[in-house]
Amino acid sequence: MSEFITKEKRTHYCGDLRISHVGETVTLMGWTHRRRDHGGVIFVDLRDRTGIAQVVFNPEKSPMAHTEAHKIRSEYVLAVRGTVITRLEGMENPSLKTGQIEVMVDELEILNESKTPPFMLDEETEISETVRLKYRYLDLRRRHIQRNLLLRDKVATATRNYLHDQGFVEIETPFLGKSTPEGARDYLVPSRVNPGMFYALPQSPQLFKQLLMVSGFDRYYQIVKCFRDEDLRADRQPEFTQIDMELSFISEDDLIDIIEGLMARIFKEGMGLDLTLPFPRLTYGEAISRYGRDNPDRRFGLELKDLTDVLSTSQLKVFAEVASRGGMIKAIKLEDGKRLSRKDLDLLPGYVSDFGAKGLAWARVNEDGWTSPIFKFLTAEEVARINERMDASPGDLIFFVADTPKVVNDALGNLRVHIAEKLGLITPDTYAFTWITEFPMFEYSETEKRFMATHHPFTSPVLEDVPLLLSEPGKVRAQAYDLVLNGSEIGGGSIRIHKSAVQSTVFKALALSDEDVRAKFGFFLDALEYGTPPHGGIAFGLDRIIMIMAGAESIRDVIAFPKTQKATCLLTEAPSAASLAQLMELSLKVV
RNA sequence: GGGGUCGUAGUUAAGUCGGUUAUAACGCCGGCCUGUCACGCCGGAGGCCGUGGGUUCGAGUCCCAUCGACCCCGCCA
Repeated sequence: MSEFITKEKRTHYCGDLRISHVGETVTLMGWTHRRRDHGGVIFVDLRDRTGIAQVVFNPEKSPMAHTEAHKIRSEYVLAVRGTVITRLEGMENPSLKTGQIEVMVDELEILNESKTPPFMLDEETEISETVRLKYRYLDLRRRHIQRNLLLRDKVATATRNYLHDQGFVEIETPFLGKSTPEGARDYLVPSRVNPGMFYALPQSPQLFKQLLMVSGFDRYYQIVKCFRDEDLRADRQPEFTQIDMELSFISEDDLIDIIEGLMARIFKEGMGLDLTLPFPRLTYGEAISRYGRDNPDRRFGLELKDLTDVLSTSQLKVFAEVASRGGMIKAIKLEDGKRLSRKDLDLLPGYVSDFGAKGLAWARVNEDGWTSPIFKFLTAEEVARINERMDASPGDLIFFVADTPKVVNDALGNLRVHIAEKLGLITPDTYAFTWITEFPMFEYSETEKRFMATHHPFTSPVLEDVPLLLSEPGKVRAQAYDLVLNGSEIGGGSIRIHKSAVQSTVFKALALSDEDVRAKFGFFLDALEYGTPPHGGIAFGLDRIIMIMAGAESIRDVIAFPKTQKATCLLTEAPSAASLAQLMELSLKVV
């Protein structure tokens, strides 16, 4: 064991030293960020998770330490004792928090050596993600990613403190559970003691938290891992963390109040930011109509306008035909369209085709008409009405998509974000929260040929819509709400069904057979019959919240040990093959 | 399942129309240097051009396959 550590303790973190410490004897421990050997004096930038302090080895002040310091290389682990001194005049480093001072070392111990790291642990060079993930423990030494994880800790702590203040009880729910239908693909875990049987890892603790309401815990929360075996994206990992909660005897508005308080607390303690409350609300219908998506980015305009009524009788066949087949024509307007280069403009049809749009019409508005491939097919009156509805001025650029409502909204909803990003229309460091309410209870699935729950099958319908459950399920609104931040869904929840009769009706609307329902959640229906209080809840994607707060481009930058797009871990090389003995024990066959 | 971008020293990149010895910067190693802070100066080492096959007199470069990383569509109640 190191003599130094048994003899004396670390007294300060590197990044905490300030001019007020001058004159004090301090003991620091950390990693060698950089070494600058001037032949005589040697400088070392000593780094720990709080930052960097310059420590100085002077041959005249401490020959022993100076000699030892010659051995120091990148990432060596050091313990130093010395005196905090003011830097010589003109030698301050304003880019360091500790740049006013330095530590004149009188004793050094090299606690450990290090191989030369495979990449520089500075901020200057971008390292490929393959290399970063393989040496994740080194990547995690780098400042920006360490900052992200420290922010994550602050947010998690703020969440726990706030929720405890609000009377919430933290309760753990099982990871080894039962496969749930109507959702994402489950990760399965074979049961050794029950050959041929499988647990499923939870996609969310949904049923357990509702059972906790039945049990009377009243306010539950958990910061908990959830698992979904689906393909990954920049903002999606197969295991992710939710801030999960459930409350009894509350209305939708009560819950929204509590969550707005939570967000305010998170942003205050995480970033020192004061949010403006309450957050604006949009119904699902408004969101789709104005932004084309249920997760609108409201940091900029470019809203969608419906032109179906204007163009349904147009001479332009594509538009008229789409309208006659029940489709729609919508448009967005970009002020001062010249900001978009010819080349960027040419790429846009390809972009919207990703979302199924067969074309993208455009029009440049002039003093007297349009410059546009479709201009000659339109009457003066149609052009005038479009200009008016789009509130268009000369120089503006209008984009039109005509197709089924889904394609039109997808294409334009994504195009508006694409253009805004391209042109830098989004003010950085702004946080636009919006509640989306009144989601439809069901969506018709073409692949399954039946209605599916939009949120999940335990969501309560809006009470006045209950009579429509079986007759017109497509018209039923749910008491469900999402919280959207800067175009990302960061959380979603609902008031739940607490009456077993309503729950049975919803299962009927979903065309689930009694046997199916019984087998899958008979236990839950039973529980509903033992005095279930009215309740509701919500769950937040912690990773996504941190991602937005940190300005990270990928969810992987806010998770300590993330998976690649193929759901592998480059560090541990998981997943890996199991031995024959393991498989046999689990009664699994080798393919 | 589909579309796209990428893969060259430890790292980040360049590499022209297919041409002879594959460049640079940083890092690394050695030497010099007492005030630097991405220290500086001098010298040096370091390559399965992702892998396999093909075309060619000749392939880092062209073609095919394959592996891997990333972005997107589908998917993700």
